[in-house]
Amino acid sequence: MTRSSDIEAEAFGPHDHQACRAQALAAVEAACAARRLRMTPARACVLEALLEAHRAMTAYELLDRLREAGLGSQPPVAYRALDFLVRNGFVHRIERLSAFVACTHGGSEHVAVFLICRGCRGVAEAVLPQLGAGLAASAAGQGFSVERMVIEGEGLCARCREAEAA
Amino acid sequence: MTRSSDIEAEAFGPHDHQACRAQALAAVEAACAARRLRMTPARACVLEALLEAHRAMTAYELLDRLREAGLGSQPPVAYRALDFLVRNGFVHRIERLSAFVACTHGGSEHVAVFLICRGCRGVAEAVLPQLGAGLAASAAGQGFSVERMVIEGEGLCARCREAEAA
DNA sequence: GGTCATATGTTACTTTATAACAGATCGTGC
DNA sequence: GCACGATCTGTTATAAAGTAACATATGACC
Ligand SMILES: [Zn+2]
Ligand SMILES: [Zn+2]
Ligand SMILES: [Zn+2]
Ligand SMILES: [Zn+2]
Repeated sequence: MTRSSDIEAEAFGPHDHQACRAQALAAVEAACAARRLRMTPARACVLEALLEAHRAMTAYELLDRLREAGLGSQPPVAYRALDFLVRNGFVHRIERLSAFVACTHGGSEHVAVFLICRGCRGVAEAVLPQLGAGLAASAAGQGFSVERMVIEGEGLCARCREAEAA
Repeated sequence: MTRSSDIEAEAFGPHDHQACRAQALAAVEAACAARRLRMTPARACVLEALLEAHRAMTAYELLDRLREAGLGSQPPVAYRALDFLVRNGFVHRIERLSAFVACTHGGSEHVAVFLICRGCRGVAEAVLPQLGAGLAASAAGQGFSVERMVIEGEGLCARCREAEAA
């Protein structure tokens, strides 16, 4: 069990990925039912590819999956699916990579923090509420209202750091 | 005088921009002298354009400036100048905008926080050391070493929020 | 003035993203 | 059932952002 305020160690190590995927998918399906959202084949294909990969994927990597599945072959197909998934909080865009990663927090509203390994390209998502709140408060003090927050740390995970040292 | 731990209100309001530019330029020149860096014409042109604009500019907007100044017309010219300026801490890349902004903190090592107004495209830079330190510490607890940090808040500055409400 | 590192000029290309518009499908009310 | 507006899909074409590669030039140093 992961405490939601901690960075998720599993992202950079072995874990029950089958369960992790199933749980995330169930959460998204529940959210779609509750909010009358349409999880169409193309959208599901993109989400499943991201859940399975458990890493950041570019729009064009995802487009390849769509093409293989016979669900579209032109960029707008991938970008539209991603737009839906990001708008509804099921997927996050990693600005630093121009890439996308499935959310591990069930689609509820949250400020996410990402750790990006430049070695293995793995991405860990954390929810550190005090971090976002602190910045939003500083900004509000200057009359600035924050609508969206991007917090990304790039570096090396434990395994890749060992590999690089060797 | 701005306290360095505060978000800079001036970025979204009137200020002595002449002095602001001159001060930043002097700091960069001093840093170049101290560190034996070569501030070539193309690099200076890019930096001056960013200091004058006091907002984020894309590589291609900057390339237009270079072209007008007769200093180059192909993308690598702009990207190389930007690479130098970013590597040495004189300019920051705003990931959210795929754009660049002059640093307002004199080239010393720091974790910067940006507030990006989606109305006027202004960018305010803050240095909030405890924010970066907190995230780095959380990450280190998981064996992850952060080498670079991206912290960007997107929203509306006071002026643009009023304009939008109207 | 030779030489190594750094910087520039240029061509060609890749990757990322969007505009625009025609056609299909879905949910709803009658 | 079927008209209707809203949403989703398919496709063409193009814009915007970024890089690889290689030849040439310049600077710093001895
Ligand atoms: Zn999330
Ligand atoms: Zn790694
Ligand atoms: Zn700075
Ligand atoms: Zn504004």
